[in-house]
Amino acid sequence: MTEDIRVRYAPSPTGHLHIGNARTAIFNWLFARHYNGTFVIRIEDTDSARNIADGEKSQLENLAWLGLDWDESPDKPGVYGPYRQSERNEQGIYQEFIDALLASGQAYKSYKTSEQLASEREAQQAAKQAPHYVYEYEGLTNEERESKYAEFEAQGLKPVVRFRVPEEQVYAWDDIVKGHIEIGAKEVGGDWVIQKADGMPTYNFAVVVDDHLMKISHVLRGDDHVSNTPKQIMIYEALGWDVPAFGHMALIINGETGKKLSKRDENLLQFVEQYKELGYQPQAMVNFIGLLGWSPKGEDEIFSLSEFKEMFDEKRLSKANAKFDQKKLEWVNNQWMRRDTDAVMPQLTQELVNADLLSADDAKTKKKWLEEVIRVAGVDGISYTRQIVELVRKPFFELSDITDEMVEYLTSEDGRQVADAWESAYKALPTNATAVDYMNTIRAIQNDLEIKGRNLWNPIRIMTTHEVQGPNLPEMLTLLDKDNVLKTMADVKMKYLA
RNA sequence: GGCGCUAUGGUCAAGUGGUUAAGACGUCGGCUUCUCAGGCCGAAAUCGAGGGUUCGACUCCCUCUAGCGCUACCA
Repeated sequence: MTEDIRVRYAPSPTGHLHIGNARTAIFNWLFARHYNGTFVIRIEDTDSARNIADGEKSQLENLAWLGLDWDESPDKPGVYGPYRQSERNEQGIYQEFIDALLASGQAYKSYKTSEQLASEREAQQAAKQAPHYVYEYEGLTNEERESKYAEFEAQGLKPVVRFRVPEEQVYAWDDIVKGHIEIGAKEVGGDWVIQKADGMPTYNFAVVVDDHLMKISHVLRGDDHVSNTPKQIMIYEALGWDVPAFGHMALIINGETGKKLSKRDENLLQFVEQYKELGYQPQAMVNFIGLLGWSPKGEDEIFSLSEFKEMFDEKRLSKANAKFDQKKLEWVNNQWMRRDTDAVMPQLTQELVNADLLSADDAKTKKKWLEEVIRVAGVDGISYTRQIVELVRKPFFELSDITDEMVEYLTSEDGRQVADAWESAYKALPTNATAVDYMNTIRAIQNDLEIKGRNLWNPIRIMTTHEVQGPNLPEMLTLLDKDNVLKTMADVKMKYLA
């Protein structure tokens, strides 16, 4: 790689951080950091109608949550600011180049109304032609065109500025991920708008101006931008600028529809924030996303951001779209939670407070006990922290109802014997009995009564926890309050074994 | 419709002319002498189709098919 690598992530603040955008951001970050380049964040807010309050803030917060950092951004201005397109527009940055293009005749003002445009398009479609902008000043001299402008202005029409596309050109580039791509200028659909009637530059124009001014060397973005690329290259050329390297990454698609993730799909959580709320770990999100559309050399699957950074190689970016596999994400997250359970523990206990299983105060005073409960219940079996609630709820905070199946276990001949033996053995044990003590006690009953397996364990489980399944019973017993257990046993006995 | 891109198991994917076609998720089966979870072991692919090139093709070429993307005064 050459010196001065500068890459950017350029979101528009139209919502929270989307999985697809997060991926673009992550790979740009990886590219920048791997090659000791600069990572800049630029906000593309030229569509005021679609901007949402706090969209920008939320995006940056989520990026930071994922563990990304950046060198230049609206909140961390470098020398190429400002970093919001709306502000850049106010400073006349785009206007300068629009004027230059207008002056050189490479762009012109167009006063067609949206109705005119629509009917042109309809006519073309009716004639089975590809929709294509029709240049309205064909054959006119500059002076004649200027006087047309004046006419339209007099009618109170607001112009847009369109770029005069050199129709015979073919635009080609060597894509970092897809290889050589060529697209003819006539495929872009004719002269396109570079400045909207409200004075804002359009995306395809603003990106070029900004990327050039910000000295962006590599543009890594989604596949969906391939067909924008010729438009952008023509602007670079018209302005006499060097064209950066482009890389178009395959898209993440919805497993059910097979289509590009759309914010409207409701069968899939697609905002980073939603995963965060469920208790997914940022490292896991990065890990999973980093493996979507990119593959490492070896056979390992669990990587931290900094490991990805070390290994990063743009040549291993995949060309084919990848389906978003929630199951795999869950597995990756489980791996991260197990890898450092201590770090996740505060989050796990907080989930129980959030679910009203206990008060925040109790969570504090019973911290040790709570952590043991969580460990015994088994972090191994959950995909994200929110799931700990249901794992721990019964029997630690609530008791299930006794089912018919349980009654059968209790009232069988074996059941009655085990119940009696267990009751007296349990009563005889000290309050601070260990899991080993409980285990030995149960084994002793097994030997005495010569009853084993479910017929032995289930009656004990049912009497003490109202369950026939669950985590290791001896360990659970050390965490249950003895008086409560005695009461539960007495109730069960009275109700079913009297 | 046009243009562009892509094509290895349900999913993510390794693989660059000769391999038993890695690995992971998921699924299914077995084991772990209470269950759940976890762990361990094991199973499952005519490499989109059809033609070539070659002693030999997942790998190279052609055609077809399918999927996706774009086709705005959205970004």
